[in-house]
Amino acid sequence: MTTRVRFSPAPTGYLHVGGARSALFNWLFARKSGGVFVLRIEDTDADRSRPELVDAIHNSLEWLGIDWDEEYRQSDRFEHYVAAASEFVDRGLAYRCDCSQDDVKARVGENAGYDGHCRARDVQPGTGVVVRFRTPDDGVTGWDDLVRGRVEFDNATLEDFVIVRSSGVPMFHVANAYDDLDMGITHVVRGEDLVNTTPRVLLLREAMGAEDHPTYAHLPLIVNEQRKKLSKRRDDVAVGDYADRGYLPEAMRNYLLTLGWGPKDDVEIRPIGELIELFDLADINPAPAFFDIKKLDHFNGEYIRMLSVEEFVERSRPFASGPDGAVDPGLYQRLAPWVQERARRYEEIPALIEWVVSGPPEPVEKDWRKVMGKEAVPEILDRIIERIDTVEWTSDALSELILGVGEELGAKSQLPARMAITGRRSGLPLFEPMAELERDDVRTRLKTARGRL
RNA sequence: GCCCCCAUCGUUCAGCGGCCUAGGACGCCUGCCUUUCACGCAGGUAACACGGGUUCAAAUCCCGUUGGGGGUACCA
Repeated sequence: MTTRVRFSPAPTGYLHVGGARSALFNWLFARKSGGVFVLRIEDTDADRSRPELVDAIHNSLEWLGIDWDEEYRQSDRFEHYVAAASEFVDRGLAYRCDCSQDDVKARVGENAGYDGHCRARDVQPGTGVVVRFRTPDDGVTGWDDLVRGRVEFDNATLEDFVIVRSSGVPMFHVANAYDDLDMGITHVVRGEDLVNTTPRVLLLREAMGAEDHPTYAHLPLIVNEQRKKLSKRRDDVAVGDYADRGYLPEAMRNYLLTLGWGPKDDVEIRPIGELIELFDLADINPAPAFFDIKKLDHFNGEYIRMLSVEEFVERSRPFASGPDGAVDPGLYQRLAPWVQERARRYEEIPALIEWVVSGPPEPVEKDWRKVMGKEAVPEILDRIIERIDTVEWTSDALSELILGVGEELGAKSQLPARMAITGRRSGLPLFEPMAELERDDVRTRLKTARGRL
């Protein structure tokens, strides 16, 4: 039997790292097992769903290199869910209820669920009327979860939940159960925040006549530093934002995979093909995992350095701009090897190349004092300025000049020169990029620095 | 409150009864390389939450405690 899995985002926001991770694990499993990966947009809640976000989800998935074999939209399939729900009513598996939420609260209190008040009241269709599923009073509903083992709920703790809103629109459980059955989904891989809805879906599915159910695998949640579920509100987690900041999709994908799972041989950073090969849902760690941006940065740096210089130039070019716009392609190409070794994210590139492509940056005050306060500095700068007009304009000659001055004076001359010319005490190599600057420009920078001492 | 889940270095993954004086990675610290930084290289730091069992033997199995999280909607 070919495996069929699905990723079912609700288009109520941008794709975030938690969703991306779910999509990724599903995709990996499908690709590994030669199965089918279905993208199913769960947009039954018209009030909250925004159609334009579907495109954003597509884009983020594509960016991550996650492709899908089939796509559905639940809003196109309403009639099936409606039919399923009304059949439940006809068969006595569900019933109409006209209790308001306040009515229910008044009867059962703050902390209890619905009390089954309308089970036998034969409520007729009308405004404010919902349909509730009649849950069993005893017995248990459970499943063998691939990552958690046996999970069971006493049916007595399951209230008669709403399956059709008073607007007539079925709830997601119904759509979910119907579609998983109709689409022949064999494995459901999703976040742990959905475990509690699983017994409902199982019950619904059974009522629809299914004799079996998909294999479930509930992924551990990704949490923030407070150990809380990543949320779109508090946490900066939209996949698109990571793309904008210059993370590589392959790094993000690889990193996401090490959250809750890891290759047995401890080699974390490796080609996606190998990862697909090694991956197994049953090996997923059930404990929540912290999204560690520092480690992601490390992965990203590794992936950046893995690129050929040509690829790096090509892919990072959109980030390689100064205030004056795009950087000269030839110049960027020449600077690229040094940039590539230093950037952990593409967004760091402008700061790295600023002194070469858009004039002298304002010196960092603290670094300036530390470097330029040394006794030999005025003399170092004077001697460099003295010879700058006659030196051959090559990196070798410039290096010889500056280091030579240092030797004459028995002092370190590279750092003061760097500070004068780049405004920073660290960054790209000094001499090669310096040779890219105009002689007049360099002279001016040196004199400005000298005057500033 | 009720239901469900989780528990190994600061973080993350490994460990599925003996190979563990617990391993890899990130971070952090040291040194080497280098007249910057980074890269690279060599070291170091640091954990089985607690208490009971079971067993010849437990990080690994069971129970409890504690701690954390998720759910508890006419959202998904």
